[in-house]
Amino acid sequence: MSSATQPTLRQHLTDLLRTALQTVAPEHWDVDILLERPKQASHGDFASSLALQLARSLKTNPRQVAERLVAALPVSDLVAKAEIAGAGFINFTLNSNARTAVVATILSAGTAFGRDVASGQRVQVEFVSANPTGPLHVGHGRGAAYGASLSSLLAFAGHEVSREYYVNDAGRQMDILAVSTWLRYLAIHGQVLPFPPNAYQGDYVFAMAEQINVAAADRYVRQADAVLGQIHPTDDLDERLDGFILAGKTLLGEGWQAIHAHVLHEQLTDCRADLEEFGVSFDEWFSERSLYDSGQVAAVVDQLAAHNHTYEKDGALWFRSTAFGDEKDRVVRRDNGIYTYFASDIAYHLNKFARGFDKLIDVWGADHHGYIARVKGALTATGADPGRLDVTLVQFVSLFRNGEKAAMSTRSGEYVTLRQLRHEVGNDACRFFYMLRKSDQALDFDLDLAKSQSNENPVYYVQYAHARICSVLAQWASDGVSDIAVLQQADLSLLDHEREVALCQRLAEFPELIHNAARDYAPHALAFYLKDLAADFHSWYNAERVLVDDKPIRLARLALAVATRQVLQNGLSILGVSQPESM
RNA sequence: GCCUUCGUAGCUCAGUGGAUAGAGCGACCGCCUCCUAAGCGGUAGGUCAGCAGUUCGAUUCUGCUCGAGGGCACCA
Repeated sequence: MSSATQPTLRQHLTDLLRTALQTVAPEHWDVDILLERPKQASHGDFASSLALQLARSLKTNPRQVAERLVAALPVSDLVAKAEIAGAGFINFTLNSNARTAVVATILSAGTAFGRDVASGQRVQVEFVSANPTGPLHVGHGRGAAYGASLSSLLAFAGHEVSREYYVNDAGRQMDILAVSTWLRYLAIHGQVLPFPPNAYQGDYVFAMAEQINVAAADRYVRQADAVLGQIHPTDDLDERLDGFILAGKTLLGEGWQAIHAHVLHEQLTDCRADLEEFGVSFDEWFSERSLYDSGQVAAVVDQLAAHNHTYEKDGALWFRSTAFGDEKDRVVRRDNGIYTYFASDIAYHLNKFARGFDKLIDVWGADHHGYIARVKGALTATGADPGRLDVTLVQFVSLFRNGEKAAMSTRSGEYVTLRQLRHEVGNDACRFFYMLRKSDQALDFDLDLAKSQSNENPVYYVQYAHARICSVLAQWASDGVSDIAVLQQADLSLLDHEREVALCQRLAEFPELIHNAARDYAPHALAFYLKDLAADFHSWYNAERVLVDDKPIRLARLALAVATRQVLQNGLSILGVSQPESM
């Protein structure tokens, strides 16, 4: 089943021009023939600048070239007229049946309308991947909304998509969370130690300390003096924090592993629930630690060393990333023998390729942009194809409350969580709001506006169009007719009003919109399209009554309404936004 | 200093190698005895930051200048 009506229509016109071109200028038979949708209705349904492109090499003025091309165009029952305008544009106006045919196509294709044919390509999208050291904040929410919408968009565009969350369960940050929790736990038992300012301060840390207290009573209690005795005095905050971590490992032994495992499990569980409520789910939660446990990290570093891509300096092992376009070499194994995050990330990406994905898409925070060169460099060095990795950067979200930028610090615990945001403005508004900005543009999220004036959020505008159509259909059904299938027989030639034509054109754009948005990793384009579609619908709805007495017209308009509803559903589904039947 | 994102209406932002650059909000004027007014119609509002280049054509591509944000760890 081909639901992609418009590409074939576009192809049809391209073929017509190609045929004409072979008559007029056969030596240019292979020139690219581009068709665009004119902004102005008076310029027809499609326009070509082919004559302008050819004019110079033909040494003829563009209008004359256009005249010859038009004269050589084969007859088509889809084209009403081909006119020459402006400097030499050829404007095609379609027959009304060619314009409205999309309605029938949508009704028969249903939820498949707009889908591309299967590409056979396996794509993996890795996103969010936040350290499980605290609640997700609104920045993570943007990555989640973007990654989820992009994944759905790619799937709709015919790719086989796998969604993955990379769990950083092996690093120092997790140790810091564990020690933060332990210190709060010790305080419950009266062993009060100075809480490091660079440890995790959030309330959830107290909550986890209490959980451990309930489960383990005083099993992990150590005397404050004993803890302090393990720590060498230093003014360096990071060194002191590492001292606390080492003290915990030394004094607790197995108990440290238990606390570490508990806080990890708690945070991951919370994170997963948060995302599920947000309509964001993953096929795979991939553990960083598993790369160490299976020896993959050591193996990849050995592989780099074996090919002379590394060298020792200052006790550390460096990857020669400058040989692959990076601006400086990078450490893969520190002087203390511990691998860097970079080392495990190389292993991670090789692991992804080994799983058979044709294309990897990493959705990263914009602060990781300097990281791209070294990862691609490492992939090149290990024989992988860096061209199969696309990194999409999502810019920061700045929260504004009372007109002032809200402080955002994970460590200090002073930030608005994704969960708070969702509860304040609703999941639908959140998902849609995040899509109203290109991913690579900074997003200012005005909390007061989102909360107090959520009625002005465009998501309601789009959903309202859907609800209105449902309402019309419900009233039509109350006349004793409820079989939407009967609309397949509607005489669509009756859809000849200006706003009906405009709405049909908008609907017809959907397949190529999907195709282009998927190609560009740009789900925001879909959000803007849906706004435009809703606007075209509301405009038509206000101008023309659907449930008129004239039965043929009534059926034709119902068919158009149902087709519109279908495209709204297909589009909103991709964005993870619900489609209410009433509002 | 280097890398990167950006500069479009009063504000927030889309968009494009093409013909008269769009939307929402804000302002102003209108529209419900009629399928949901969470809607619609209209008016006003622009040197697409600036300069040069490529092009038949540049707001779009290239370079430079000015201005804004972000990044440049043996953190993740």
